[in-house]
Amino acid sequence: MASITIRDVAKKAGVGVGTVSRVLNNNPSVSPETRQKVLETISELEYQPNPIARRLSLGKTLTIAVIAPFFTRPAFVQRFRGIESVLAESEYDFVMYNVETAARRDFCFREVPRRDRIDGLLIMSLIPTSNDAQRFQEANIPTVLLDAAHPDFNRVIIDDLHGGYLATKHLLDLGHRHIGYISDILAKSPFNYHSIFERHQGYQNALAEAGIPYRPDYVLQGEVDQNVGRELTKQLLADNPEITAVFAYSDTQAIGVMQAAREMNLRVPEDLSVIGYDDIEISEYLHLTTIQQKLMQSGVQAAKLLLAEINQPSTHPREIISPTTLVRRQTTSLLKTYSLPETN
Amino acid sequence: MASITIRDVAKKAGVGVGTVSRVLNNNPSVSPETRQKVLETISELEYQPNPIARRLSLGKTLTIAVIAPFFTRPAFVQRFRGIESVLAESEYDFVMYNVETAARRDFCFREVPRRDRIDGLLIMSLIPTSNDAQRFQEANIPTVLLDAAHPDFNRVIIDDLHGGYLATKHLLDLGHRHIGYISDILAKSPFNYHSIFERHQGYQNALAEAGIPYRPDYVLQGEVDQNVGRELTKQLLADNPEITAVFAYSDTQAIGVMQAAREMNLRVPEDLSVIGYDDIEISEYLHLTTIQQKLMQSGVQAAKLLLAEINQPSTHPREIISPTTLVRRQTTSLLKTYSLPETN
DNA sequence: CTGTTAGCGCGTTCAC
DNA sequence: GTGAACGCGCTAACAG
Repeated sequence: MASITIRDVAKKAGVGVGTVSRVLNNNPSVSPETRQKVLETISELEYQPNPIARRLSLGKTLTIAVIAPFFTRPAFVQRFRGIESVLAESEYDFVMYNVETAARRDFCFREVPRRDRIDGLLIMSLIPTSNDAQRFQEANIPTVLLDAAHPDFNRVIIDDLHGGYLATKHLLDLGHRHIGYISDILAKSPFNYHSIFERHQGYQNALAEAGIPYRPDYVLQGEVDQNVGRELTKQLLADNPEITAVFAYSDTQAIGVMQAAREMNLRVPEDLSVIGYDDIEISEYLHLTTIQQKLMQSGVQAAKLLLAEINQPSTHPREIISPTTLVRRQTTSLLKTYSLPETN
Repeated sequence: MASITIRDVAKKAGVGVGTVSRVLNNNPSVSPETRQKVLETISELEYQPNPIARRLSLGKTLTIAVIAPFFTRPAFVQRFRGIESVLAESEYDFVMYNVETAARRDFCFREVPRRDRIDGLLIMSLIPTSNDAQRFQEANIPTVLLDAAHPDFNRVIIDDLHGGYLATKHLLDLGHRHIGYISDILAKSPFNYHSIFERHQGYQNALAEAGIPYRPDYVLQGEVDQNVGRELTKQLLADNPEITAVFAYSDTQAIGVMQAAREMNLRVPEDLSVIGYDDIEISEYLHLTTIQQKLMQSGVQAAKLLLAEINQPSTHPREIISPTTLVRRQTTSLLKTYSLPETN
């Protein structure tokens, strides 16, 4: 019943364990004949090296940790899929740590980054505090951030500044001047998504460029949730009936916006233009105009970057920017009282 | 820079490594004073035992593998969340193997179930072939199936037979007699989801109970995908215009059904009743009548069952049945030409 | 080229 | 109650 070990192979092949190990690790200094014999014995015995013993001996864990709020938003799942596809091809196992609370986040940031646990760390959509950052540095573990910016770390960031700008600009181009923004929670979020601030800033930039003053009362914040989005929208439109267009931080919230519109007897897009963010699967069915990001691709990029860092740590943190683009569908339209500029 | 080991602790505390180990593992035969002193040194040095060395010494991997088609359907993600929540509390790491192709499935079923890799195996929505089953048995690894039935294994199965029945019965109760079924692919699927056959059987059972002949031409099969669902529905309704209600294998496909209805100028539910399956998040927004299953809960149950099996293997495979219920919303209604029985 | 041996860090005997 | 020594299975360094 006991598993078969390298020693069994050595004995049966009539060689030393060192030789078997060399064959296993493609060490060139083995004669073709011996190599052949060892290989045969290995397949006869169906021997496979014990991964744990291998790790202990190598002083490597062959393990990568992914810390992420996977399930809180559909978009995250797609990124994760990209990560998985790359790591599955590598020699690394990966263990995932799902973060849904601040306590869990702190726990993960404290306990996971240890050299005797992992060889590499991938953090998605969570920004390390300066304390965290320092500890990570000390642990000296190759780390990559995905959808989270921090100057000290390798990172793949989404061009949310541009995305927020694009969304707002699209509405402005359609003639809208009173544009609400349903945001994720901007301040003191225990998670501090990078994207929350960037999209908001992009919104502000587009307004500024158009010479329209930023109105804080046009910006309401709440969780990424349909029902929350719906209630916020009702409040936003009740307080500011002049609003003709709403930009939502996520498609999920945009669905809530449309829900509110329906319940307030506002037609979309005739009475209210709605634009979301992410381009999740359902958005196409709902004909939702939105900002698309390359979700899976960014996961792939982050995982590849991490593997590269493990093999050859770079001295200076690298940054990859993943693009965002406008996907125009049917929930945004020209402001009724607005004529397009002559040029068009 | 080198990590601190049990030996460092022993030296600093002026004891032997054996004693430190005993303290670590709550072995009672340590005097309170020595224990106290060791504990202090441990926290002074911020010592934490090396997990890999521990595994090698214990002969346990402290690792659980989850093999699943995670990302192919939204419902799977919720189950996975349940699994994660339980395993995160345990001492086990878990590594996930995402299966999106038959080749990947075979690879995982062949390579993953080895005692020197994992202590437990959780397989979601994939049915082992008899070859697989035999190999698993030989590997002698505690295994739990979730959403997949096999007499030889512990399992948490969804009551899909009842769910399929419930959905069809609901339509029958509303007076519908020509009920189409948009199924996942029934035959020769490389994945052989348990649920595919059960829901289909439930559909047949309800029809039989109502004395309505099963019509194979009312059953179309395709991937769980909105667009596929849409095209199948168009074909189904074009070929069989007498159909007044459609049961879809999944909410995702049900959305495709509604899409088709819209494009064919059929009102839902006035002209066509639609019922889905799963009750994913979006379904509430779409007012989709559907069959709900306790997705997250079933993941929790499966993970707990696996942990129990690891601690105390049962001689006979255990089966847990997770219930399904009808969630009535607004996409199903009374057949126009139909009057309810007097009693109601 | 190849066999032997010393660790990797921990748990667990086995004497004391 | 406690320390020393052995072994988990493998890699790598060292002789030969």
